[in-house]
Amino acid sequence: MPQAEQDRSVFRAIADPTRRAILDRLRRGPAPVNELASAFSQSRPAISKHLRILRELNVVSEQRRGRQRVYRLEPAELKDVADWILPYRDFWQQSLGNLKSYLEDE
Amino acid sequence: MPQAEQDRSVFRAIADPTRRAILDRLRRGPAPVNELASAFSQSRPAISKHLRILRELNVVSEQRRGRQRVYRLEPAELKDVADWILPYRDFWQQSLGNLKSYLEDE
DNA sequence: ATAATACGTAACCAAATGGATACGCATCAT
DNA sequence: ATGATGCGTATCCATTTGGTTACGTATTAT
Repeated sequence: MPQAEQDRSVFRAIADPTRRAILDRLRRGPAPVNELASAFSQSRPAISKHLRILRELNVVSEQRRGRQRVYRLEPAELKDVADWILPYRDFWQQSLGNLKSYLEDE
Repeated sequence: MPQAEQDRSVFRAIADPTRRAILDRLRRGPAPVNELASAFSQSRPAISKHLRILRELNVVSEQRRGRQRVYRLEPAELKDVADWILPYRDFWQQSLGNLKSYLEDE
């Protein structure tokens, strides 16, 4: 689409597998950029760009410690995703229920 | 990135707001393409392309009824998203808990 | 003071994304 | 049989995305 999409939602942020992996890592505790970058076969600037996106959406926060920048998970914004996905849960549980009763009717 | 990303995950599928809106609509029941398309200020082919993406990821299914194609929500694949997001829930609940005890210590 | 370290940013680029229009093909109404 | 309806696909295009290398800046080590 040639239009200005400007979709800066957290859904876009977690669409990228590298960014999800970064978040998964930060769930185990804060980490400086070098440690995050060393886990991927990408250049460090690439990771910096991913971190910027996560930062601007307040999914992570940055704390400067000396020449390091320690990133920390700020999961509050991820709540939007959970709020969106959870209503669908009823559906697949219902589908499982249907399958169960179908099998029991055999 | 010039590489072949080939990231055909459901996370990409729900990154687009139009596709999320389509899924939200289908949660209220199956619908033919025209009804889905009329809800957006996009051309019908654009909606067809969104539906194709959702179809190929098995997030929706298609049933032909005469000249209509009725789309139905198949939420099983969305479980991956729920499984990914739910562990983060503990974090923001914990953050809320910390805030609560902080306030209570005042 | 100088070099090394830890990062961010700028500029650039190929591929992917998401839109539009034009067209084709069944299916239904007349 | 003929036209209208419902939908997918092909082609094209601007924008976005996500990578790279080169460079700049602040902090620490020597």
